[in-house]
Amino acid sequence: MQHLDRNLRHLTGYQLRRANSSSMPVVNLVLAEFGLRRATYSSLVIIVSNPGLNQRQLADALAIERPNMVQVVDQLEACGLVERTKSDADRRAYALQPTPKGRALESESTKALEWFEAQLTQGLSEADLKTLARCLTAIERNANSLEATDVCKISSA
Amino acid sequence: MQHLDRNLRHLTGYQLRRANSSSMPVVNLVLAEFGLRRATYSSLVIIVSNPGLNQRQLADALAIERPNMVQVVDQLEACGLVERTKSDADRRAYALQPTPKGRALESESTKALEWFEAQLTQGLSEADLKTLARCLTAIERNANSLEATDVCKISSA
DNA sequence: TATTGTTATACTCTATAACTATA
DNA sequence: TATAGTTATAGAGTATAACAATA
Repeated sequence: MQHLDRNLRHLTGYQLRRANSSSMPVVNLVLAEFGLRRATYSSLVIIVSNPGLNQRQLADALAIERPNMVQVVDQLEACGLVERTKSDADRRAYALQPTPKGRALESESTKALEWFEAQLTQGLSEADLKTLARCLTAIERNANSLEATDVCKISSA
Repeated sequence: MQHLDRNLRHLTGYQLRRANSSSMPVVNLVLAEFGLRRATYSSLVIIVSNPGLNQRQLADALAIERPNMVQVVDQLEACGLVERTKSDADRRAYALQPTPKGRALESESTKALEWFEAQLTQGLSEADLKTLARCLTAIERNANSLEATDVCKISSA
C-alpha cells in the first residue's frame, strides 16, 4: 500500500498541486526571515523593477484582485519598503515608489530565495528547468484561454 | 510595459503559482459538472482504487489533514458515492467503500478530466510531459525534505 | 459613463487543539 | 499511552459588490 494515489499521479493538475503545496510553506519560511510573504515579496520585486507604476498595474501583473492588493501595499508601506506618492498625471492613482530600505530588502530576499530555489530544484539539469518553465508557461496560457471559452459547454459537447 | 513581472518569471516557485492558480478554477469547473471538487474527486479515485482503506490512510495519501478529510468523506457519503462501514479489525476506524454509483461517477469524471488535461497540455510533447512530471515530483520531494530540516537555519548559515 | 483605490464581506483551503471511543 | 474520527476554530488566500474621488 505504498502508492495509494498512483491513479492520480499521471494527472498534471495533481502533480501541480502536490509540488505547489509542498514548496509554498517552505518559500514562506524563507521570506518570513525578511518579514515578507509571497504576495508582498513579488509586489516588492515588481515595484523595484518598475518604479512609478500604480496599484492596478501591479495587481494585474501578479493576477491579484485590486481589493486584495490594498492590504499588500499597506503592509509594504507600514514596513517602510514602499511609498504611495500621488501621481500628477492621474490624481486618482498612486505612483508606487520603493524606498532605499525597500530596494535593499528586495536584493537580500531575492538572494535568499534564489539560494532556496537551487535547493528546491536539486537533481534537475538546466535543460530540465528550461523545459519545466516552458511547460508551466504553456499550461498557464492554455488554462487562461480555456477559462475564457467556458469549459462546461466544451466538455459536455 | 508588457512584462512587469519579468524579474519573477525565472523563479520556479512563481511559475508554479501562476500555472496552478490558472488551472485550478478550470479544473473545478470540469469537476463541478459531476458535483465534485478537487478534494472530493481525488478522494473518490483513491477509494475506488483502494476499497476498504480508512480515513487516515486516505488523508495521508492526499496530504490533507485528518480534520479536513471528515467533511470531504461526509460530502461523498451524502452524495451516495461512498459508504463508511465499521471495520471489524479496528472498531475505531471506518473502512471506506465506493458504491456502484461512486464507481460510475469516478469513471465518467476521470474521462472528462483526462479530456481536459489534454487541452491543458496542448502544444507539449510526450517527452515534455515526462520531463514535467519528473521535475514536479523532484520539487515536491526536495521541498518535503527541506521542510523537515528547518530552512531558516540553513539559509541564514 | 468609466476608472482608481478602498471598504466590507464571504467563501474556500488549510492548520491546530481538544474531545470520544477504541486499541 | 497511543490512535481514528470528530468538533470547533482560526488563519491564509481569493472573489465580488458597492462606494468616493477623479477622469
